[in-house]
Amino acid sequence: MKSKITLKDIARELEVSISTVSKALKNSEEISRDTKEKVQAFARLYNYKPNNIAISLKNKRTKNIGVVIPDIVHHFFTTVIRGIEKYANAKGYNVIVCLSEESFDKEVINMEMLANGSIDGFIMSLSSETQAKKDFNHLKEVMEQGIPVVLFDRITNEIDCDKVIIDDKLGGYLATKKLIEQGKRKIALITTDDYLSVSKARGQGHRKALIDSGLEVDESRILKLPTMEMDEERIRSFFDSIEFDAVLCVNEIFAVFSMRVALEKGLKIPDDVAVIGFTNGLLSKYANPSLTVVAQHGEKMGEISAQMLIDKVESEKEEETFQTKILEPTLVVRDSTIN
Amino acid sequence: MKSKITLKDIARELEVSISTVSKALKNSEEISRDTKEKVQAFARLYNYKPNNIAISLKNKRTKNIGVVIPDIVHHFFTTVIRGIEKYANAKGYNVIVCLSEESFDKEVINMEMLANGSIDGFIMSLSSETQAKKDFNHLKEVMEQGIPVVLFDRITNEIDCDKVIIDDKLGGYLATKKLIEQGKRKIALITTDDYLSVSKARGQGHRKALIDSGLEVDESRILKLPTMEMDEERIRSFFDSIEFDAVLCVNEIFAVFSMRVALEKGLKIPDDVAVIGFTNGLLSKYANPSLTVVAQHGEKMGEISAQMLIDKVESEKEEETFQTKILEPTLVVRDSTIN
DNA sequence: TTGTATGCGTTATCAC
DNA sequence: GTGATAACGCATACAA
Repeated sequence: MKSKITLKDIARELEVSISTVSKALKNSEEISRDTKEKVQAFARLYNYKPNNIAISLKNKRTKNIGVVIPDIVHHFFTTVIRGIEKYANAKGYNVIVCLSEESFDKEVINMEMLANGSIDGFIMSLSSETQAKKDFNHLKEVMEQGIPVVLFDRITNEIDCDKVIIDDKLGGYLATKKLIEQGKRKIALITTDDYLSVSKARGQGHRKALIDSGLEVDESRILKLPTMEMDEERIRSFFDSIEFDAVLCVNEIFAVFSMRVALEKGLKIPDDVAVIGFTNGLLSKYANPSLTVVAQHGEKMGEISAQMLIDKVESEKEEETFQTKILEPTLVVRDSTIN
Repeated sequence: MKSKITLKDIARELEVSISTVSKALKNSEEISRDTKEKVQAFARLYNYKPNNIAISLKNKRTKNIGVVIPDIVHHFFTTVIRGIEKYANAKGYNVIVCLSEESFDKEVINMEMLANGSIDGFIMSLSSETQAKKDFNHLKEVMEQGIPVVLFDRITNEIDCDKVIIDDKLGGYLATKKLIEQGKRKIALITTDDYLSVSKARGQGHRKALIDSGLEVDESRILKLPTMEMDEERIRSFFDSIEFDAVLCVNEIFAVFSMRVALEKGLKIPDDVAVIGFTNGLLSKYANPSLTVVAQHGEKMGEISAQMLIDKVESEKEEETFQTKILEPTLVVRDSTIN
């Protein structure tokens, strides 16, 4: 086992000083061609690579980005990670992924773990517990230490930082409008409690579309689940309790499951019931029938988040100007609505 | 902005030496109660936390694990990450995720990036390009440097290291047996070229089940796609070209899509055509009809991988004994096969 | 052109 | 009980 070679090793072997080696490897003008060639050849031969940790300590830059998300199994977050990874990697950064699993405590622990020098900045989406609790001290502390934070998707207005979201209200609006245009009048909404920022906004868009079209908002057609967790029982009994000719859901799982319930009831999709979900994932694409969704452009969101963060990290100036990027949601029309 | 406080800061403030502070915070016996209390109180007040990077440099231990996988959108890898994260986090490790995106070059670059001190060990699944090329020098080099590696799922026999896989051959066998037991005789197989270790093994299991049951292996009923990428065209035309009453697919996407094609042909599932896939993901669960699959237990696989890696990392002794853990696949029976 | 000294933040050894 | 010093690996200002 040949352990990693260091500057010191090279210096010893070649009987020069460490700094000479360091400079030679950087092709410094100060060093003679002879020495440079000798050192570089030796370094190449032994495959010298500088130790990242030492460089981090010196530069106070780790070239690591901490990504804290509630969940990795939901397709949306997966695509965001991919976007972050793509951009970050191209810029020479690594991505450390931590899962809060919707738990406030885990979110706090993860952030503390990373904030002690392991990363240059955070990209995160709040856990549902955090949004419910409205306790953002862990974010404030991190920011006070000068660590930049970019929030995406599940954000809060109580923290001043860069943010990337899609216009969820518009998403809810577009989807509902689409259903109305197709002649649907009894549109059900399956969402979560309002503390989740995205659900709230989507619900508002839904409501606005109804009102704009002169339809009444029937609260009994709205099912608010406590979390994004699937609850087959409640969704089933919800559908048993109402009349509906369309369903809008805040994620694709609820939507696909709604289609199953509808099919089981002998209803035809999209003629008897049209269904729209959020998140343009595999599920939507390969469901039978395929699902019309509001695409959230997760990968794009990840790229933008990474870009904003890295810009902040690498900008010398300590300008405290934060921006919120709002992406446009897109309706991806498939077979669960009428074409 | 109050930047992070260091030992030096505390020492200066309290007018003691850095080493005294360090020892006091570790509750060393050498230090007087008075000093300890003073120092600890001060540290608590200013929320002192040791700098991870400095500790890493000192200990030559980063408490980071590098995870290199081909893809993050496939549900299987997602669950593995979750398993790794879970175990690693509990042990105080962070997880750095790098995506090779099935590219050999990216895999190499990512590993080199991490191998220079950023991580204590690797958990990885080979990219398809790497499996096709059979070039594993990047793995060898890393291991020669004394960095432990755990391979999971997509492995190779050419590298001696810890491995975690499921018995893919058994998985293919079980699935095929199941179909045969249900009276299916014209079983199609949608897989990839043999260079992908898992596909090859699954195909072998499939073949063995056919032979064991006295059925002939009809090569025309086997479609080998170049990669795990979806190719709707080829799958469609494949189904146009053969007679079949069942389909086994090496992933859930192929399987769900096969169901769609069958449905479009007016075939009934599972009576006219039974379908089984690999990977017990959301897609399988929420597809209509729901899909019978061979579960790969990704989360378990992740946990075991992390455990094996961390054991290696933390074991002082340099024993070069490697083990391969083989998990049992499980058939999860749903509506795409006859109950 | 090369080398010395210093520092990044921490810990450990040894001296006082 | 406390503190000075060296070391982890590297970079750089400053000497020589």
